[in-house]
Amino acid sequence: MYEFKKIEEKWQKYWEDNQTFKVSNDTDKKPYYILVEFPYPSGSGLHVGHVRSYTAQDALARLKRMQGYNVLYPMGWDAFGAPAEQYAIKNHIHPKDAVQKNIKTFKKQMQRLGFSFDWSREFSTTDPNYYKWTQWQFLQFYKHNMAYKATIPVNWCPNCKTVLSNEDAAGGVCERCGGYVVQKEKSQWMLKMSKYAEDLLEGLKDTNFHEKVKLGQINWIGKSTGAEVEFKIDGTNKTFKVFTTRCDTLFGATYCVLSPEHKYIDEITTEEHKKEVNLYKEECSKKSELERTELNKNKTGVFTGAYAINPVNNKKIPIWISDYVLATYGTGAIMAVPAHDTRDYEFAKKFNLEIIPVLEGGNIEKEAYTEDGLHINSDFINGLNKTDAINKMLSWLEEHKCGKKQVNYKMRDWIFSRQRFWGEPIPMIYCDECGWQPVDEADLPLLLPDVAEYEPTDTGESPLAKITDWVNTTCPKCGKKAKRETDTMPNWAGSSWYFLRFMDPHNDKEFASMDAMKYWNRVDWYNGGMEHTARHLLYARFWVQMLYNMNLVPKKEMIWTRVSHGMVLGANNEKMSKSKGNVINPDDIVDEYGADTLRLYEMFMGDYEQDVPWSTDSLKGCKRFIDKIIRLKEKVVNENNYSKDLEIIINKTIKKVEHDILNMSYNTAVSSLMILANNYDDKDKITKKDYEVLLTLLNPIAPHITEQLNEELGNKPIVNSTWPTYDEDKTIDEYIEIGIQVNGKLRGTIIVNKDEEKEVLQQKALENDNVKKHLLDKEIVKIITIPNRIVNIVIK
RNA sequence: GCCUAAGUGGCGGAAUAGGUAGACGCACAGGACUUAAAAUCCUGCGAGAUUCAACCCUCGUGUCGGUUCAAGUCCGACCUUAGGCACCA
Repeated sequence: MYEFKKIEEKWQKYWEDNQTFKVSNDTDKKPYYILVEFPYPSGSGLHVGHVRSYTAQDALARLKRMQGYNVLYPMGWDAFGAPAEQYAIKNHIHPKDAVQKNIKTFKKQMQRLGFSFDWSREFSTTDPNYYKWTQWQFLQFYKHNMAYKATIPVNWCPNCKTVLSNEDAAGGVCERCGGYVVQKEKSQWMLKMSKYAEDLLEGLKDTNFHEKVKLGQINWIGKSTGAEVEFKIDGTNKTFKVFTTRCDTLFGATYCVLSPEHKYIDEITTEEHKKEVNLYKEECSKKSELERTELNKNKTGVFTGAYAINPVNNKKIPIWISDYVLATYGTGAIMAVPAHDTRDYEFAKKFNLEIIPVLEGGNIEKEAYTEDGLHINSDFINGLNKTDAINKMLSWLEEHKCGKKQVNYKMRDWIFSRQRFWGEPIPMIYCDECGWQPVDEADLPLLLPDVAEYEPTDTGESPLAKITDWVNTTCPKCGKKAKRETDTMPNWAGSSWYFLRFMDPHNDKEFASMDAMKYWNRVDWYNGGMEHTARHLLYARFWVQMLYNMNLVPKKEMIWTRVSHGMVLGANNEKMSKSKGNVINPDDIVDEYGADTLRLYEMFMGDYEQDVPWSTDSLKGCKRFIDKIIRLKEKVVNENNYSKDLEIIINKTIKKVEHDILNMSYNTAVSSLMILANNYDDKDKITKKDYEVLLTLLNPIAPHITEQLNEELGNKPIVNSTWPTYDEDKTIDEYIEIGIQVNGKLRGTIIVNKDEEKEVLQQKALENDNVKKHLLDKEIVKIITIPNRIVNIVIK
């Protein structure tokens, strides 16, 4: 009788007692670093979605180990952040304690699933020994001029009482609570991410990310090449710049628009327009980003009374203000070409502004309009195509010193301050005399105070501001009284470099030694959710590139392959959630069916990269398969060679399982093992070696039961053995069934020797009774014969 | 609107390089074993026409075209769904 509970516990204990998965940095073995995104240890425990990706990478890790690699497969906790803080506030406990409890649950759940993590390297981002180095790295960024404080309008969530990054407030909605975000002026720590835009783009060449992942990064960076054009303001000696990707349409620019926040507005607005302009500016400042974008079909704006001079034809064109021009992109000002830009067109129509087409085919209104016509109404670029016109215009602008080629990026600097308690304190001190001063590195970690009060304030200050004992300190430079920065770092900080720490997690001299990082080289295989492939990956790459430029890491790109998994949905095909009542708890499944069954099912359930609904029926099918594996043991006879008639299928299966696990086709790896087991089942007896190879191939996915059965054969543990090899010549059947088509339609099949001569194939095809029927009274035009594949007879 | 991914039986999904569509599993139906149940084993299982039955035949991978001896796979146009971005000049 096989009691999976006892068996699974036994082997989990064996791995723990023997420290089977503990890896050393000090070995000649080739390194292989497999990383899964470390989870946020929420109160609801491990999700079956976690089980899917952890099992997949576990299978890869176990396979690679058997192939002789020194495999680093670590696990840790990304435990700072709002949910833990809010949970703690609600339940009147310290977030530290809540986190500790959740980590314990998560870890236990993971261990029950038999993941081969090296637990000796475990850490949490909330450990002072870890965040000491997050703070230390921030100080390096500060010292290298990559961190600065700026007063900027920020996204403020009145509900969560915190600043949100542009990313966290996408669409004007708070990512955490879903409420509307408003704009608020605040002094914030920033990281100069925009400076790295080009490097982050370039660096993608040194990665093996999936194309779609690279695209996500490229879109986020948002590079666009165009020109900066300088416009004189009529009657003054002032100028302002606009950014455009279509400087070739300059002859069609009939007005300019400044964003409501543009610094020149007050100076250029004429007396009679002042009132109107000020009113409009005020209106805009009250609008949240959401309102501004929501109303994007209905353009608003006011005239300043001022005029700009179009440099190419010296025409006076009016300067307007409108919030459809964003202050944060380009120069915060545009030239408007209403004939060829939808937004400018809408605006011009509404306010009766001039529209001059400068491209053949009329203006944007016309149905057959294309934006790539030849130039008209454009003096020296008439008749040119887009590319030529842009180039000619660029040299004209440079010659006349009123413009130049310019590259712009959507990506902005990273707002690095959060007004929360539960994050890494930013290690900076403000002194009235010396300004901002970094905390002495020797004083790190700068610990979070152990207090009971950490609720957010209404003023927008961090809860830390209320803890005067902590805030009041002395200036590291002059020694006078000073105050600590009370903002903390965003959740993204700790996860931007955790993969480096896993390479050398107990180092108390450095965040990780150069030797350790050189040995492991990089993350070979990084698995995570699609939702993190844009931002987290970008932040992590930025962080690493900054460290690289300070000679603190050996490579500019420390992550090689990035893959992502699909979600496990509820049985009703919807996202699992408590409110929908479709949540599956992995613990319940492990209790009832065992960890091996759950692991096997999650690998078999579907395409790894696609979302898949949960099905308890299918899970039961996987249990049956494991029972079949156990039953097969009764057929084993003590022989140390493959059964002659199983040799081909065994070689085939070794090849396929290996290939599939290395290529994320876990579902077909499982199905090929099922086919092998069915082949065994058809026989009265199988050899010990037949059985061993099946157990070994299944071991990465179902490690407990396979170890148990293998032990009962009297063998040493699979985990210490080597991955079976296959003989390529023996992966092809001796006899092959091939199809015979007549005019592309299947009319029969024949069984032939592998690599049979074309002539023989044709002859046999023509002898087939059903084929003959179709050939009756017909003329054969030609016969296409592809050995080992198909014969197609073309008739008239 | 833009970008990305995906549309194949009742369901999850297979199908190197264009070469027998539906592997493997689930569900379902019939049967064997059993006093019975569970477990297990055997058979069938895309749709349709025809037949005592089988073979055979027709249609079939979101839609419409195209390329090819041959298309789930390649090309063109479109439709639907999911996810992401969105006044980015």
